[in-house]
Amino acid sequence: MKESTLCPKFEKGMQLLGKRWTGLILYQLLSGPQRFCALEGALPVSGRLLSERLKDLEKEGLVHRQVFTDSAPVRVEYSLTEMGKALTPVLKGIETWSQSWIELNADEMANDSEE
Amino acid sequence: MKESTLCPKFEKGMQLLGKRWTGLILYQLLSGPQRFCALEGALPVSGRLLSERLKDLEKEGLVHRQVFTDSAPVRVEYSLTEMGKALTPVLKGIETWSQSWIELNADEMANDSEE
DNA sequence: GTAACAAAGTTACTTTTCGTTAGTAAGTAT
DNA sequence: ATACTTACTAACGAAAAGTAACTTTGTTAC
Repeated sequence: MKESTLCPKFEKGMQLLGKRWTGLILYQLLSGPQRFCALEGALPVSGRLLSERLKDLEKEGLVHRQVFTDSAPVRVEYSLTEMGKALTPVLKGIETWSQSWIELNADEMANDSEE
Repeated sequence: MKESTLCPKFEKGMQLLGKRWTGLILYQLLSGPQRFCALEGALPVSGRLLSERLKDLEKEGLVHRQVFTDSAPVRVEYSLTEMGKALTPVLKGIETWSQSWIELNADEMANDSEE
């Protein structure tokens, strides 16, 4: 792999956000702490990958994982840390940009209304 | 693949930016139109992937490709379209966020100074 | 008490995408 | 004619993603 002239921090940040599902997971967590199954239900990502991404995000300090042993089945809640919350304007920015510029083609429209 | 409750436009936007190298390529193009080899030199991405990504970005309308047949060896310049330029605040936002929050570990520091 | 169910994963396996190395086509320089 | 440049493309092994089945701990249903 080659070397780049980019700032390594920016490069690492991009590498994080530029991983499949990361952005959507963080966006989903913007609305508040959520359980594993809630995230799994809200996003078209498999449990395997969701688990992997959440582990990464926790390690990088964007997401906090809290286990509740008291309640009935062990409940696990994921929430954004300060670092994660600091991404809010970026995620909202992407949302706005998408609304303004993205167009869906026939396939995508179809995909969205069925199956 | 499951269905999501997300806005399909946002989902598609995220899918675009959440592809490896896309963000860095767009960021690199913020500084003005650039040739294939310039991008290849500036980013740690291989020609194969760069070509693939640029083709995607062109198809999605973020990037414009212009060929100059007049000059010596065929020159190809890539530049941001309006749609691409509209991402400026997002990309800058990620840059700022990275500067503030990302920490590099020993490996990454080492990787950056040699090889 | 045991069969069935749920949450939060993990394992095993297949398909896609990546990364690396070579090679191509058109043109230039020597 | 040979070597060199730009902008790619092809081929192939390696890494990541997708899918389905399984595990663990506890719960409720009968």
